[in-house]
Amino acid sequence: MTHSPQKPTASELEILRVLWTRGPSTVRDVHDSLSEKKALGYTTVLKLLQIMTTKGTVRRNETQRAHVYEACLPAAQTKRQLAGDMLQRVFEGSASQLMMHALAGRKASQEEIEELRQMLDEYERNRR
Amino acid sequence: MTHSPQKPTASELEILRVLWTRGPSTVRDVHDSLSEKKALGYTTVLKLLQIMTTKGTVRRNETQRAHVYEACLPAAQTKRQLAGDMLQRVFEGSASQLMMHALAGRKASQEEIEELRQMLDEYERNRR
DNA sequence: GTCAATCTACGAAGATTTTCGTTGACACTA
DNA sequence: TAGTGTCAACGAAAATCTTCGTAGATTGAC
Repeated sequence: MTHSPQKPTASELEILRVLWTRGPSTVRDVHDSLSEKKALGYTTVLKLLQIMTTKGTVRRNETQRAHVYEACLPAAQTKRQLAGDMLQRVFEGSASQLMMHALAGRKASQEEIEELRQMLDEYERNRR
Repeated sequence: MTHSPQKPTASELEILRVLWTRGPSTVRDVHDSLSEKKALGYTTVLKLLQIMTTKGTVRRNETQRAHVYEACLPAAQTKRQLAGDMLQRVFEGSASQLMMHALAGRKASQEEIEELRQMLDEYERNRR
């Protein structure tokens, strides 16, 4: 049995988010994206991507001088893993508990609540 | 402004969960609880609790020889922080996205879905 | 009072994460 | 072709996390 993919660290997640939104990117691309939010050395991003490559989190195309990286797993799968992990570790598997605490101390809009209801309807419909 | 409490690590969370369910406990208590699930040295738990004390995550009563530890924050507050953190870091603040991925690849019972709906109703009622 | 059990404190090793400087290769340009 | 800029590779430092052994104090039993 092939072991399940390991949970990305905080920094790795930031990089994955860039790759998910931008698609295949060079180190330069990722670095520029992340730099908009906070200072970060170029080689820091490079090193992270190299480590993620050895971990199998990302893969890269080396045909160009500037290697092009992309996430191995689709965003949805990793997000599901992260949400599921927290569900178990913090909320003992109770989705309503997770939901309740996620919404607490936060002003969810009417639209968002309606969206959540539709999401539940949809889930229920596809469940059977 | 007093800085917000920092996020507990994975191990710290396991200990917090014991304290939340058992209430104020000695190192021995916590160690016995955790040992049911996995092997772990007594001094490992002791050290963790000492570190958490310096971090301000827990406080302890030293009047007895076996110090009695308890969480500084109520479970709900820490859980809210963890859920909110993930909401931002992974789902860009979208609760419905979080919900969707938490439920994906998982057979939520009819009861759980109903519970979620009630939770939304309640949230909406208290929101105004 | 002595012995065994139990407790805290301390230090430290090992693993992991995060960060970046340096080096040498490569490529574009004047 | 000499110079300038960009790239990957590598090593390594610093921070954090996880684990536990050892030492010394305290307590209870005999």
